[in-house]
Amino acid sequence: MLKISELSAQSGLSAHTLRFYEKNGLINASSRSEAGYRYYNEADVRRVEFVKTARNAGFSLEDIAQLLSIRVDKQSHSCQEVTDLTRHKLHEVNAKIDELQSMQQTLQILLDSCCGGPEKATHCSIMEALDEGEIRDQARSKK
Amino acid sequence: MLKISELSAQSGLSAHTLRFYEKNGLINASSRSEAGYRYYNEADVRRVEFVKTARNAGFSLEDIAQLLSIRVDKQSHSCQEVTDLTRHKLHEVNAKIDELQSMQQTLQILLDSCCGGPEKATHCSIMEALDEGEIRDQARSKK
DNA sequence: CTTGACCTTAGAGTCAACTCTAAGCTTATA
DNA sequence: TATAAGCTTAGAGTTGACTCTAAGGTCAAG
Repeated sequence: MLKISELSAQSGLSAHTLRFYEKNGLINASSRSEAGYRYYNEADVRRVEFVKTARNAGFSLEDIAQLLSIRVDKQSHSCQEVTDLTRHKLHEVNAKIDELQSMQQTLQILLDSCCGGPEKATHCSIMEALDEGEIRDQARSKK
Repeated sequence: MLKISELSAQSGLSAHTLRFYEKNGLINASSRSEAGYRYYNEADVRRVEFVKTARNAGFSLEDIAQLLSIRVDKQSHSCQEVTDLTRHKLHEVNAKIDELQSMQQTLQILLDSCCGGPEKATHCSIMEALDEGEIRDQARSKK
């Protein structure tokens, strides 16, 4: 059984974050000491690791809450539910990548166009490009 | 001279956003009616367009404030200042892309591994992969 | 002269995922 | 036994870029 600081050290998540995850229903300490100290058993630790792994994969805490509810009762859920979540997340990630790549290109073009030297910015081609607005619009995502 | 709703229609930014940008020192209506209504002249409009273009390129409002201060007095600034800002932004964008591409790969692998069918999730390979934590860690950026 | 569309302001709310604070117990060590 | 480290809670603060609300003033059309 681990105390919160021990789980924190082991998981790399701060004690604050672990409590925050608990408040949001993601994890739980399956027992408490008399004084109310959280004690995490092996199953708790595995659940925390699951959350960590899902976070790394890009899932939001809300997504993870869903994944966890599937995890605790796999009988009642289908693979499709899981792939739907995953596919949806993948679409989001792809959209964000597109947006950022568009910015990347723009920024690279701007950089390539400018001397970058100690010259006065009076005729800086980056400033001119921004002034002209000749940069194609890109969809910035709402969220 | 445009009223705020007219500039809003023309620029695609909401009146709320225009006022918000003003509050943050990015833009200004160069004159006001007796009643206090904002009136934007051509230079104001160009400045708003500059902000829009820079936003599209990926610059934050804080970055844009800097770019604008360069814009109003190009004599006192060098191309290097501009490229420094741009290069820094490009690095940020590149880092974010790397992070997202890593997620993309992970999600794609997860998706490919699962049947996605109506089968019970008892042996869902996505759930198993998340449980095993066999997914390589990726640096999630702080900001 | 009234209705409705538009404008003003200060300030609060939203989102996500933390991150931190304060005030007060508990526990381990010297 | 005293001190320090660690734990508890509720709740506030952070970040960035909006987004909205309330309460009220203004203006053009019918």
